[in-house]
Amino acid sequence: MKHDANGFGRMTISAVERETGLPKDTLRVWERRYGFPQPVRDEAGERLYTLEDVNRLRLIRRLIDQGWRPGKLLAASEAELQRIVEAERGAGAPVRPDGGVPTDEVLAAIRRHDVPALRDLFQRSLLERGLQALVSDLVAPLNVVIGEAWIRGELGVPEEHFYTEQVQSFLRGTLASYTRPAAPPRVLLTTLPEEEHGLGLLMVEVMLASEGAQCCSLGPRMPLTDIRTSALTSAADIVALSFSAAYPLRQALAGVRTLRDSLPDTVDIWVGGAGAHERLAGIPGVSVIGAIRTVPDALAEWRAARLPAASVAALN
Amino acid sequence: MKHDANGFGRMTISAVERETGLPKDTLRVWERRYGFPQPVRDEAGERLYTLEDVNRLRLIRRLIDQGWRPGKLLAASEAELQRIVEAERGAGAPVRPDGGVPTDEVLAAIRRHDVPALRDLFQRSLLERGLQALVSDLVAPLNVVIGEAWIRGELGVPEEHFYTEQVQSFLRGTLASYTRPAAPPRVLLTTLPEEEHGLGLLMVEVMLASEGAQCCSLGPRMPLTDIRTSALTSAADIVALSFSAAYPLRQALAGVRTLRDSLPDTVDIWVGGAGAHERLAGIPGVSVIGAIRTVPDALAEWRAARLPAASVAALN
DNA sequence: CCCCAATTTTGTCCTGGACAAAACCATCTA
DNA sequence: TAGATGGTTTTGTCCAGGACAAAATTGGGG
Repeated sequence: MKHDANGFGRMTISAVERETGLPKDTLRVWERRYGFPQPVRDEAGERLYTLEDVNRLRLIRRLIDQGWRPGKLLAASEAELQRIVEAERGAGAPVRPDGGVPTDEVLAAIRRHDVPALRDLFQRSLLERGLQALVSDLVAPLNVVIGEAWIRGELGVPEEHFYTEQVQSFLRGTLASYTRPAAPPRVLLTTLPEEEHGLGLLMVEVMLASEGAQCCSLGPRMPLTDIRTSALTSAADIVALSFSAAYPLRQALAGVRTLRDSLPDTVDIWVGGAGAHERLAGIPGVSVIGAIRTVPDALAEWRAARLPAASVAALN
Repeated sequence: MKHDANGFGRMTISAVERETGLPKDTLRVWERRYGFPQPVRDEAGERLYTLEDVNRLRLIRRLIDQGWRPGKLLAASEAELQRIVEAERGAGAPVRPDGGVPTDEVLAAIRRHDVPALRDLFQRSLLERGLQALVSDLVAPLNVVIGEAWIRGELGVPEEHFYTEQVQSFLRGTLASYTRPAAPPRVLLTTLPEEEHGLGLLMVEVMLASEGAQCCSLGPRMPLTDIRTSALTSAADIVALSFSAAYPLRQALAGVRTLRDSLPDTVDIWVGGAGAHERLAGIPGVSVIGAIRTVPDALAEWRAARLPAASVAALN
């Protein structure tokens, strides 16, 4: 029941765990092995980290998620870390927001928390290209750009939250005013317990709902047992799971296998997101959605295979 | 880099931490002190908890949040725990959803994951009574009812998620289609880092936006330093924070005080939610919003005090 | 070039002691 | 009767440092 240094100066190990997502045990073992971070101690011998420590740890965590080895990063000097960041900048995925999206302007709007500017951008894109293109050609690439800007230190945590919040609001709002008569399949959307990013889920929901599928989202962080019972009670045809890049492949495989075994064969499992590795497709009855843009194709395929031809025709 | 027993049978201590929100250290010290939970060990001597352990831990956590002492609960037998649950049932807050809301039907709809039924309920309430009443007279009491049903074991985790998800979708959707020309004040909405419930935030946002205020929500879990910089860059007039009942008063006081000290006097701080204790009002420049229904009053008061009389009149 | 085994790296778990903050309780005062 | 005060118990978090299994990398063969 220690103090929790909610304040600005020095932070306890719990606070750092919250801020960075790095478990206490990991922070301690890094200090033991690599000498970083090296917090001072209070009168009681407890670690007190600085704000700089936290910022550097956040950066390191991002880079680890990108595939860098912890040993390298933790031994690196400030300058070496900068060099890695530069390298990362170039190596970024070749995907960019398509023509007409002034990336710099978007970043500037996010930086000054400009709600109307972002809403306008989305609204315009919606009118010009439609909902599905908004998601696959604007939001998806923007996510990548923003992740990269974060690594370069051009955006902070609150800016990222702000962006996420705005996108979610807009998509949910649009979804709400866009009810088509519901048709099969019934899709249950969620993520496994250690995956807390719900934006991908919402993007998929938008793509599916646009095609008239019946979506039921449980939000992120759902225990496996509960996914199973929910899928059964809601008579779902498909369970859709989202994985961010940081999700350990091993764990994804284990989780999806277990879930697969516990659901009847009539229920399909779809996995998507940056962390949805090809190998997941190796499990029978599991489909990997490579790019968000392909969701409608996957849906059409499901309908062709599972529905009588007549009702498929009626949907178009 | 241990396995994580994502599966159904036995769970590692990490998995239990995720599922229950109880830190590993606490789980171990409870075992040492009270003899519960008492997990078996695997070949490597590591704890393996059963599903029953987890369910009981979840219940205990809820009861602790309600004010019960851990020692009592952990020493209690299954029967005693049941008796406590019964007692809790009666002691529940006297607030109930107002006339016309068939609580049992709502619970049933949630239990069978019935999206259309819930949407209908909200839609009807919206048309009959308006957005603000929907939030304060339907959603707010429903939250209480559902929390109680959870304690009694009548609802599970996924049902609660499902409900939250539906409410958020509906509110966000309505909000999106309800843009009035923006007027002062500018309000920044968020929660402190250890508070992850964002529904209250959204409810406040709805109340404020209905009155034409300019809201900028950062979502939950925002570090204090970031709240400060965000408030300054977005030129906020008010920072609104939400606290759930489980939030330790001590920590709320410390956090709000620190924030207060770091913001200029021209920025008001509003705190609300079940965890917003009266004592927070003792801090100068901090207002406690007792019930969600009083948000419009607080807003009117702010406008009367801070805006020229003419522009206040123009808003009505 | 791909696949398998040896090796290194890395994160998580363990024990048991310590202690400060919070909650509780009994007492005293206005 | 209500509220402040101080002592006691309860409770959550921290620490050290050893251990080890899973993941990633490397180094051969086929």
